[in-house]
Amino acid sequence: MIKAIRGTRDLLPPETALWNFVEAAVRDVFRVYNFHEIRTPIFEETQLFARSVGEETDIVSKEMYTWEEGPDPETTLLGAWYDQRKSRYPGSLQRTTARQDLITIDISGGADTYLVELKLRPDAGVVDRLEARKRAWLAAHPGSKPPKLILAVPTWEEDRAKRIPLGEIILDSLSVNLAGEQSPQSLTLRPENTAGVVRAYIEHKLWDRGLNKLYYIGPQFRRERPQKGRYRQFYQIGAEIIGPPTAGSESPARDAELLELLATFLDRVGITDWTLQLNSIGCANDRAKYNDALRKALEPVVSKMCSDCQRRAVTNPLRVFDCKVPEDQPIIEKLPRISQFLDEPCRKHFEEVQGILKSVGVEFQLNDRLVRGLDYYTRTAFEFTHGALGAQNAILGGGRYDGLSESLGGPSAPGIGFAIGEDRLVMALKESAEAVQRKPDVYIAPLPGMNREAARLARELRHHDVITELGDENFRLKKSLETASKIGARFALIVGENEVKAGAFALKNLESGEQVSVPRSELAQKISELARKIQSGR
RNA sequence: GUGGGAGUAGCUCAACUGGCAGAGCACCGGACUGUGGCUCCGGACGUUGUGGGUUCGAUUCCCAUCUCCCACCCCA
Repeated sequence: MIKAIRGTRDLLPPETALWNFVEAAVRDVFRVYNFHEIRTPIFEETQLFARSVGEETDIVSKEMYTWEEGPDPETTLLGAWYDQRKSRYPGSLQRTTARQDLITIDISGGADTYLVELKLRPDAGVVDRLEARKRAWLAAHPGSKPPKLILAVPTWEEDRAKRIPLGEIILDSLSVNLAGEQSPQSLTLRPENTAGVVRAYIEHKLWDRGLNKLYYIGPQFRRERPQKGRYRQFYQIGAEIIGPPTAGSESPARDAELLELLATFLDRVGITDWTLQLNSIGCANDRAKYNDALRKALEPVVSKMCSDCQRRAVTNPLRVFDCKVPEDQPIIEKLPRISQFLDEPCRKHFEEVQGILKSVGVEFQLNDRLVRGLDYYTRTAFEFTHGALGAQNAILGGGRYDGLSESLGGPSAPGIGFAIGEDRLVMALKESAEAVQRKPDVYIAPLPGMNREAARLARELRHHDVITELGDENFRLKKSLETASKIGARFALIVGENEVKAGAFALKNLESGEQVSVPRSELAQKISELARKIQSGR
């Protein structure tokens, strides 16, 4: 049996209703904060993540889905064919256009030769490929006349391939990438979305619009061992505020606005016992100084710490603060803190963020042990945590990334963003709230010969926004009613000859058992009215 | 990547120290030919995750492998 691969899963009803609820709620919140949706590709050049997230991070060094886009095999084969032919029959091929790695071969008038040449060399594989295509085509189009088989060859300066039909050559010239190796491109499924958004910001010169407030909802990919609330394909809801400094993108007001938005959103979806952990990790300069100080402070004590910390002290001293080993805590407590290393602008920025948060009434906890794993973060760093999620108690996190755009070759574009782990959010909601999936308003039970009439009725009802489920004339009425109550329909509508003759249909309340006869013209209104009454009565 | 636990019917779980693979719920049919829920009767249901080994005989013991869960590493 073929199963969903490790770390991935199917989201099924009724749980999908909860996902939709979350997404609808967050879109609604984004709307009033004037954020707009951006959708970036699900895969990008590997370099994008290496440069933004950081080469040395675990994400990049061992958790990405990365593959190489090699040269087209047909191109390679044709290149080989060209070389062979050229050496065997000097002058038979002519270079008409040249770039470093591309040559256009003029084979006009030489079509037969081309084919003969191919047929003489089945080992080249080209003919095999053409024949295979021919067979596949014939299998898919039985009885049709033999097709013109087409070999697609990537060309330079043409967005699509030129075509060589087999057996009936109609092309004039063909470009072959003689190098055979348009340097294979390394691609990666996005492990997070900020890099993609910033790439798009640069690529489309979004600074021309001033301040950009963008949000996204979508899958991300990390190749880690699955765990509670951690999947290899996971979903994030995120947002970025990014723009030129002159547009105010660097202002602490933006940090506070984003955090306040998050508090609003969590309250809105019913997660009220959250805690906002707040810290400032300073600018690149501060961090460099702090890192040095930390290394120095660790040097004399590191030998007494756990093996993880010993490793961290070398690779990434900041992460020592994540240590959960009790024995290490007294040592960690005595380490210098980033707050002591913030320069004047950074400290002011951080104070102002806190000031605004207080004035809008968003509670937070300062946590100077909170550090972020990604290289691009600067200044404000935050996390919202929530109990009852096991070791993965952080439900969202984010921070400022003032230098990211430059490091990707863009203009100065300070920004701040967050990403919500949607899987975990939904998981947290599932524990408190039952997924609300709307039940059908009516189940139409057609008696023999009544499928057509029933279909007409269903169309009308649905047109009037009545959630309608349609049975089948081959079902016995008993079975229809059974099904109707099983799926939770409010009403059953019986469609039989008697009803059609009378022009009025039997409408049965499946809860009370009460049954009334409703004239056809009043059906839609009556059902939606009654259904609404039942719905609101709950 | 590391450590621990677990995989048996659609679901939740049984099956003693190795001896015919079971129950509840759900599903399907009937009692009841155009009236559901309740009741009663009947039915279908499995390569015991997969592959190998030990054994007369393996759900049970051994090895490998896959998947899930929990945690670590790490992280939005």
